[in-house]
Amino acid sequence: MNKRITIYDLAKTLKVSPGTVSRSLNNHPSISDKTKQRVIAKANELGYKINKFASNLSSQKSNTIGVIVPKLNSNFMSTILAGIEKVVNEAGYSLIISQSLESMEKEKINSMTLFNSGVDAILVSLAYDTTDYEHFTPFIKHKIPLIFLDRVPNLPECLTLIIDNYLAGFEATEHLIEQGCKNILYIGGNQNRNVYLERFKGYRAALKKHGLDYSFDELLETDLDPRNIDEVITYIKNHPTPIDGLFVASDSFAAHCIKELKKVSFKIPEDIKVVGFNNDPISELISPSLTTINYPGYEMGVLAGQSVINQLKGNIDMQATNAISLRHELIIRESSTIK
Amino acid sequence: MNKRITIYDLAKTLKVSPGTVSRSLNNHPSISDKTKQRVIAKANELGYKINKFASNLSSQKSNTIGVIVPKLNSNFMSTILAGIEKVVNEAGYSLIISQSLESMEKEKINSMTLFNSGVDAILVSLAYDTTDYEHFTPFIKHKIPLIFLDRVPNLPECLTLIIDNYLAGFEATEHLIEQGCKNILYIGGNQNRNVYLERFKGYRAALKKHGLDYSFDELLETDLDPRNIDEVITYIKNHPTPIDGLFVASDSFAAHCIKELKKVSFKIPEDIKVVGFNNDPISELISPSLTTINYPGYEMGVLAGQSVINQLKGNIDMQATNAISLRHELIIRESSTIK
DNA sequence: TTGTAGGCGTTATCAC
DNA sequence: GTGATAACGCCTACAA
Repeated sequence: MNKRITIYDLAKTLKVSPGTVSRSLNNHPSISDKTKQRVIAKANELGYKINKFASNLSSQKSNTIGVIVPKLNSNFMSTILAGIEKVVNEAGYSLIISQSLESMEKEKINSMTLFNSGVDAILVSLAYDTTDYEHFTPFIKHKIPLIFLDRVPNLPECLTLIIDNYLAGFEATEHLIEQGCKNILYIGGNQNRNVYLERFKGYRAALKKHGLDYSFDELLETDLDPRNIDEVITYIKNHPTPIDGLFVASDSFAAHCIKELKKVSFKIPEDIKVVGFNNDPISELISPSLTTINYPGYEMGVLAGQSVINQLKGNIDMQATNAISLRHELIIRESSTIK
Repeated sequence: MNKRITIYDLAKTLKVSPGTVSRSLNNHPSISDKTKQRVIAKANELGYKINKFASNLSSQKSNTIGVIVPKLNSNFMSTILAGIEKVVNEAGYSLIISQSLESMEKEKINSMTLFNSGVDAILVSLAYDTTDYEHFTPFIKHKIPLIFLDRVPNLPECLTLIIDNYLAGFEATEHLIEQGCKNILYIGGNQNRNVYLERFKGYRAALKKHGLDYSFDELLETDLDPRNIDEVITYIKNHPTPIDGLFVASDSFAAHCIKELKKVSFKIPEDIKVVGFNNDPISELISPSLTTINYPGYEMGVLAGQSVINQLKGNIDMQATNAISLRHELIIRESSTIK
């Protein structure tokens, strides 16, 4: 095909120096408007396209932001991604997205890859089993903005975006108590992850506040994989004190619970009241519709996008802020209330 | 902090030439094993990291694959993406993902951006309203592999991955007919998109085969946005001949239909039988559970990934193949059957 | 088997 | 306001 037009080609045909062409295209102030017009016109005419490879090398920037999420095929994560993409794209950045598949090993590899690709910043939501954070130090050392979302570590150097999982857990549980539940079971994921631990703590605090007996039996830690739903149902059926309330840290898993519980003749909400988490689209479509905590994923994505952009443009000194907490909201539906 | 180690630094400390270092690191055959070992050892010791910017410029490759999807926050799309990501990542490529937000204009901008970023290949699922395909010609001209998924255009030059939407539509409809439906309504999206048009054609063919009356009234074209569900319900309620079967081109929209129809006292499946499309997780969680067409999104992603990799490595001459069709499957559940 | 040197296309620092 | 010229770090003929 016709060879790619470079700055040199433009310079030659315009009888100016390559430097002038470069500056014109970048709208540098020291170039006269006349020359700029000439250059830009000719560039369009000949179909000039910047060579990012060269420009990246020269500027040591890629206009690219890396993202590592546990899984792409999760409603919550893809909603966050949609928010991020919208914002950073408008600011002229591209997104390199990778998934850790809930494995710390892959998370390590991914962060190395992204670091080596020269991303200008990186956004991370931790894998299920990530326990050390050494793989993020290169970014910190090189002052590459590093922002954590939702599943975050305890690192003082970097910004984290979360909701108040503790409070959300508290509110969800208190709601169940107010609906008359006495034996509430919390079903959550790996307690190493802030999101599940905090929700549990909130749950516990609510029980305590209302003077309900608390024993560790009321915590059921699972991987929240629907394929393992049977164990959960068995656990509930065989529980010594009949369970009458369920706080499940994921809507999708809660939906499966409800479905299976109905199969074994539990009435929801009469026998067991259920509260989920995330306000997944599923929550309003199942029967009974699911009471849940609305988690503003899209807004979190947008905020994450804005935060990186601000850091990259040096607009605001985000160092001041360490953690931003978004507002959540209890949405009461049929699964926890009797008309 | 400590400056980045380059090939020159290694060369200096090892007292060899930069060229030798470069070749050692790339495992070039002309270098002795001894030297290679030495170089690699020292590289690890000093923490050498390749500078992608320089290497990209030199090789004119980015090891990067671009993706444009209509929306990130869709279960189907994120499932496809998960499959793509897994495969291409294992092959050493990164994914630059962008969303067109169902707008041709943004799709154009995105493809320009990706082209300019120098992606080695591009995967596309078309926006809702894309009608011309000029924005993809740069890729074709420069022989950059271009693969379409799911929502594809009619371009002979490039590979497309689809399922047989016609046949799927036929089977879905025939199933409804076999269940005794006489007045089946098809609810789908923009007929400009192959997926909706083909499903419709299949639907029509099934009606014809079984000698059912067909009138254009039975096609309801909508944007499949749940916010506009009311119009659809009104349409169904006021239909001159009572509708007893619904073939909806999206599970999510079908789920909303069922929910709203139940609200206005339709019994599903007794009054109206429903078949959806995609086998979205939602389909088995709602009541009644939704009969649907299983659409192997993850497999499609994997296949797409493998196809690009093959084209990039020149393994197989994919030019021979123009369209690959994956196997779909009718999953019969409660929404279309009476026990 | 290894070294040398030019090129990849852009940007930035000096001069003028 | 514009022109030289030197990085940027890697790759790869070609030479030795």
